[in-house]
Amino acid sequence: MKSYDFKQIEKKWQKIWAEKECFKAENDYSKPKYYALIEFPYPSGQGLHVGHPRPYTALDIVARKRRMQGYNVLYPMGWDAFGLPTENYAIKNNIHPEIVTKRNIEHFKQQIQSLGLSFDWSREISTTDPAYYKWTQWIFLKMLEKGLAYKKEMAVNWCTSCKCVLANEEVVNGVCERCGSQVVRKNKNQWILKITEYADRLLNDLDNVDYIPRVKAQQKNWIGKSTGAEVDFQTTAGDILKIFTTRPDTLFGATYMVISPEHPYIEQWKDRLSNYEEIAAYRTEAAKKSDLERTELAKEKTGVRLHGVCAVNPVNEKEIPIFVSDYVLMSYGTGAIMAVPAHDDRDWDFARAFDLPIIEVVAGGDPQTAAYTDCAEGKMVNSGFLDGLSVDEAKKKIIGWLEEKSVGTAKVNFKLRDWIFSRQRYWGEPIPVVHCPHCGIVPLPEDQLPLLLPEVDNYQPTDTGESPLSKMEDWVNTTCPKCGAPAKRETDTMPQWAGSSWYFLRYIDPKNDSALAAKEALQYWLPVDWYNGGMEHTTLHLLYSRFWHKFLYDIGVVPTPEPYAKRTSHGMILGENGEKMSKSRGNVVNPDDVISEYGADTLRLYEMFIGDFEKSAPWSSASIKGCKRFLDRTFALSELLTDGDGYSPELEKSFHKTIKKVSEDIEDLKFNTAIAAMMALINEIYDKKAVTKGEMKTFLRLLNPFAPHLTEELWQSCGFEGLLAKAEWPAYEEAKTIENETEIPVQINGKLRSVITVAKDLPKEAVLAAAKADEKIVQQTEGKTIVKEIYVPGKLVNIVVK
RNA sequence: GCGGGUAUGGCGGAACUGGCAGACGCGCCAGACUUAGGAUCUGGUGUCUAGUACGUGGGGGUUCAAGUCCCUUUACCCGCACCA
Repeated sequence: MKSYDFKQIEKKWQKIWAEKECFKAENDYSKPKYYALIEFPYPSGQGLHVGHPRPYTALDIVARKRRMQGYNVLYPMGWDAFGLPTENYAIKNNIHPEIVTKRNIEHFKQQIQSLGLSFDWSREISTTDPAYYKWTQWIFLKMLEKGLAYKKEMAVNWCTSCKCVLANEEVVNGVCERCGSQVVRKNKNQWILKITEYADRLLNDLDNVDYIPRVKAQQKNWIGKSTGAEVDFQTTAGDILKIFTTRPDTLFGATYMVISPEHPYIEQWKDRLSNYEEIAAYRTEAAKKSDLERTELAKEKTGVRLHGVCAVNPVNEKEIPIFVSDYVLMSYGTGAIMAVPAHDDRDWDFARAFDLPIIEVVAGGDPQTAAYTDCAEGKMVNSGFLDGLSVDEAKKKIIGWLEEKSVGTAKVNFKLRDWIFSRQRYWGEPIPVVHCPHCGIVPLPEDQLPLLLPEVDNYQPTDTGESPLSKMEDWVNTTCPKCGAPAKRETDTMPQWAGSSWYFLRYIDPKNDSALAAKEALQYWLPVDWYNGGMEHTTLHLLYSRFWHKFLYDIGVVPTPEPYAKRTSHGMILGENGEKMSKSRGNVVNPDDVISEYGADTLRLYEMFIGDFEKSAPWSSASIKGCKRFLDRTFALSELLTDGDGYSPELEKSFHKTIKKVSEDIEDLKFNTAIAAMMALINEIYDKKAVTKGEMKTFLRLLNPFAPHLTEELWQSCGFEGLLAKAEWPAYEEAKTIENETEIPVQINGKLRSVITVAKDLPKEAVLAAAKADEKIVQQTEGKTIVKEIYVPGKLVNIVVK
């Protein structure tokens, strides 16, 4: 069999589809819509990688199928083009990042277009386009207006050698990714977005969306809701020490307290603390520890007792000591805890290290040997008025008591932190505010948006950790929009996550310059019906964009509380050696090479056939040949073509079954088995050595979303009407997928012994009779007693003998 | 430590609410056509000691029947990590 001329065919159809604007989403709001979305790529200098086409092809298949099913489909593409690698490349090679970006986008676009994906290119966007980032800035100003954006002193990563601020991603194992020298924390004023204000809704609304379970689980985990209580402990210093606990029931077991090294009371109590020097030294030591060291040392509990101040347990008026220890974090809860060593592992470790009393308050464990933390079954002991209650009952009662005495209250805490939103970098959206000596932070008026990134000569971050923009005096020095006095612009820029937090809205109406998108267009297209992307974005991009969307919903800009109705995630494509593809491992496969050797259709098909879509799978340059062979066999089908519009009697059932299988599998992300079914069908056709025109029509339509170029070419060469891309998705009849006669396996004692063929609806008695009459079964049951006969309708017969 | 996941032929992987384990593809073997084959076609291909055998990481259990359910255990992958 000859190989078909994929080079010529693919180029030809890509041109025709583009000319006829086949995949342009219509602005016809009367039609049923379908919005399919993949994560827009960061156009890196390396170009496309075989990992990219996997999700793109998957949703391309969905999009193409939906069009054939009569939907008005929006399947857009764009560029998440701000970011560090481009900036670093620009610094190194002394080229403007804008030029680098433009070049990278061109390359990416050309590569993506060679895959024959049905993107609506008329809606292409780039986050670096001022017409786009105008609205990113606009959303930021709205957040500022609503009090969701604020500035705060925060610790940032500072490379001691490069003398610049690093993003978390640039800090690898505590050292600078570029120069390998030590990274320390440095306090800087940072822009923060109050995502925590949306924590509850981000969590609860997960119930209303169709996300794959692991995405939901990861988001839930990340948001980390804990229900408990805040309790006020009186101290001998007179100040109230507030703590958070999820186990207020164990209050009687609190034998000491711990505050974080950064807790403000250390300074406040300075004069009362007889060992202040020792405490301060501990605090300095803790601050010096890098994240890595803190993790490594997690097992060893260290700390210092505060001599001079004690706390008083509100339930029994007992005085208990206070310690400072770095196992308590200032960033969670109140930065202070009550320690119940009998029922908490960390407190237990600490109590052991410092020889502190351990009081059991929930019976059932052995707290002198190990903390008894799983106390769902236990009853309260040593707990005064709580004695004898279950843990749940005790929680309710103690909270009631605390509230009555005004020494505590029910409280919910989240692990989720506010979002540090500023970067001291050039290649990002300028934050559109002005610092005025009289008016403070003043937002730019809307009519001054977009605030353009100025041209600079040098993108190198400064010695002081200020953004490169701070050196642009002409740009920095401005006047206050409010009072007209001389003022300075904000020089920090937004993080890469900003532009990608709302890009799916812009696709809906990408050229609008009076709003981020028109109301009626948003009303029609939202929510995104199916969004596929990488698991690595679950707790960043996906959560951030849900947050922004909810904010926009609250201010009446978008009509839905959630942006994405359905979220799925693809597995990675690994190198041939089973390792992650990377330049340094030398196992990267370039899609361009695959396309020139086998064609885009084969690449698409192989990436879908490679394995379970949700799991990672190693690339195999041998296996891809099977997909090419299948397409060659499809091409050669035209040689077997016979007249006749319907299905031949021998193949009718197979066709109905395959249509059903492919239709359902696409919806379930089971592209690999959909392809297997089509391969099985073509094998049947080859066995029969003939295919009718009707059969051909169905086969080409089924395969079209997977291999659009070849099928379109065959559609034309067979003389079928119109464009295949606009044909109707084939239908099947359920009744015709069911065989009239089925093969029923017959087991003896659970082992397969024979197979009988019976009519579909044959009653149980008759099937059993037929099974027992079977020659092999007769042979093997001879002389034995039949104890039991089982018939699972349509499935199998099992005869139990002794 | 917590959360999520995975383990099936030589390889990638199939198997719906328990019901013929290994679909489909790669590779391999044999044959055909060929000057030739790294092309194509046809047939075969879980394992072995070849049986009434064995077989889905290991061990136990439930069941007429277990890759699938229960208990237990091992290895690996991903995310988070002193979150009170």
